[in-house]
Amino acid sequence: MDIRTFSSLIGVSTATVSRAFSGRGVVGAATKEHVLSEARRLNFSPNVLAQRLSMQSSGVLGLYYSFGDEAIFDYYNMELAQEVAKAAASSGFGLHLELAPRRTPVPTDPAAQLAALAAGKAIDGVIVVSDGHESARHLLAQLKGTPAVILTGELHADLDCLAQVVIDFEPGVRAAIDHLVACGHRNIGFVRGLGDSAKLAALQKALAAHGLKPADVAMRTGQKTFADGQRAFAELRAAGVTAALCATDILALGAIHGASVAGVKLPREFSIIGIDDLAIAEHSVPTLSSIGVPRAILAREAIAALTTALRKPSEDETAPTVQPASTYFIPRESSGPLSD
Amino acid sequence: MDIRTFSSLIGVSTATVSRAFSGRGVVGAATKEHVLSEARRLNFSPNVLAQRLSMQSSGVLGLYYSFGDEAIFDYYNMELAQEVAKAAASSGFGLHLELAPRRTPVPTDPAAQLAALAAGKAIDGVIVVSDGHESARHLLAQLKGTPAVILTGELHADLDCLAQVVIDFEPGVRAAIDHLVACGHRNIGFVRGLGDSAKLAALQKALAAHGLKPADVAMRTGQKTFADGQRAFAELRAAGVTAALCATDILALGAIHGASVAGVKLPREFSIIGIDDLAIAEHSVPTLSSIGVPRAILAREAIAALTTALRKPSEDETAPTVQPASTYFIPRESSGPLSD
DNA sequence: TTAAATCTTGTAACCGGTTACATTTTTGGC
DNA sequence: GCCAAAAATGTAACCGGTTACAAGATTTAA
Repeated sequence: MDIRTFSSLIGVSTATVSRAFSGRGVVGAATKEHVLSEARRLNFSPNVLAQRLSMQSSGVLGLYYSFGDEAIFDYYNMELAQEVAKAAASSGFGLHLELAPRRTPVPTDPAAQLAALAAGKAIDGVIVVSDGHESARHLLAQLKGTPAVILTGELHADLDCLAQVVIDFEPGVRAAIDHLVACGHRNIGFVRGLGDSAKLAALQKALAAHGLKPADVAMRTGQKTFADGQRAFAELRAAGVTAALCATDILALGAIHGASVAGVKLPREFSIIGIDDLAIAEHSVPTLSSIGVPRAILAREAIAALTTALRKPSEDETAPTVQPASTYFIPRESSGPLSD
Repeated sequence: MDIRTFSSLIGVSTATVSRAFSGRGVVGAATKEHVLSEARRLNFSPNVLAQRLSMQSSGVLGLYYSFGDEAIFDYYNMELAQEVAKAAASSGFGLHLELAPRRTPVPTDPAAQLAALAAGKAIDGVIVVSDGHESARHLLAQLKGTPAVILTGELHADLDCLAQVVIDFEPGVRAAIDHLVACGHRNIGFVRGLGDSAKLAALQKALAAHGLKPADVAMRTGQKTFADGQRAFAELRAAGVTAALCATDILALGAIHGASVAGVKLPREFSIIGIDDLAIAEHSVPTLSSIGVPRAILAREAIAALTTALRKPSEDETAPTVQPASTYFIPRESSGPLSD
């Protein structure tokens, strides 16, 4: 049933019905109640598609993963996506995931697809999860005026967006290194993928505070797979390292696996610490010490920046804000003092 | 720029522009080329919101998780959601996740929220992932005429939907049990949550083929947490069981953890097999034997059923189809022969 | 009691596409 | 060269809301 039919059935104007439903504008209290109860009785509900056209707003935000090699939708990003979806929902927005290329009518990559939706006003804003790779810049260029917020571990320089919500690895890394050093470790390695320069920088700073340098064993691959972690463990171990910080929990779980295969006992002979604090970190054998990332906070701040801008599209030329979010260390079984 | 402005700028009618963009209807090849190149030059792109209103279709499908206690968005469901998103994208549909309750303007639960979107035509169809719980029925009742497909491990009786894509656990469970029996296990336990009756039935059938019965140790909780798995291991072990099938990989990982804590060697002293084949199954220590669920196939069939119905809304009263999807067994390190 | 101020409600012009149908242009057969 | 059939394009009525502004109803103040 359309609003004109409905409004004439119950003897009011379309404007009144619209006002009663939206809460915008003024309606008499009695009239409002009447409209809503009749709507329930006659089973009328406003057509969202028409509302969106009329209001020039879709109520939907896009979520996009910008990574070096390809869009990686791993556990970390899944958990993050979940938080973003929750935060969006509690601000009244839906979320549109752009993961895979579409093949209709012609194949288009996710970035182009998202840009098309933005150009067509199908999404009001975009949240870009980035690992610092330049592809985020390409997406933003295609996005033109659509408001965008970056959610990243690596600060992008001169990026044309509303805000960058940046994960600050220093507090967590600092605490982790303090812990390792307190446990007697002096030869600490780092397992990284390509592009984890913020994590590396945080590590170097934390080590320097103790007068140490990281063992120079870093993964060369851009991937951060389980197998890479396993391989890295072997290399670090061979190099005489006794504790490793891994750029992700998946790498760390791989390293744990490597230790298990090599018969190395954790943490008595070796300590492993991950970054991300995935749900599985507390479920591995041994449980994984990890640096936690406040995903819910990141998500809320990103959504807040976006929705604020959407509500008042004024102040076009404000400089993009940078919001750091602190990480924290969670000691579990995979790290501790040596005792051989 | 709107289509009227654009069409008059380039000297054709709005109908022609619309036809050139949509591919529907007929346009001269030269005209089409002209329209598209001018659109590029003048930076015109059709307003998706207007298209949706006009075509009475949002191009968006809803994804909803219906579970006993609450909407559980665990790794299994995340991996499934990912496949559904990909399948939807390759059919040209976007995906709307309804996970969390909204608080604007009044708090509404996900089912009601989804029903509201459906009533307002904001979503064309719904995919319901269910564990067999009745809440799926409640959602469908609210959904009225909106096409829905159920994706479940447990067949629902008399459910008013287009199709039920049902996971057939028998092949995978059968293979897993054959494997365990071949390895010499005779006392096989099952770790379940509430509602896993299809899995239990498959297990009983598979055991019966070998003249065995399952050890009567099943979890009583509805949760399927890691801790439950750990607890279940202790109980099964105490009961003299030597191999356990777990209703989910998370339970199985918990059981592995329990074994590790108890100093029980896998698989020499005990075998553990999960169900789901999560990405982490091959990353645990030891790696987890598991029964794989063909998520990509499930997702594609669900989307296919939905899009087919959306294309031809005829044949309203066809009986809901049931599409079974076979599971398969993946042996890894956590299961094998006893050797004590 | 009446004019002014305030509150409610209604009218109608948007939002920006799609598409049935009418009209014009091409094509082709004789 | 002429006419019918086919192809291309244009016209205008939709889709179903929102909201500025006008108009009517009610309350307040004098």
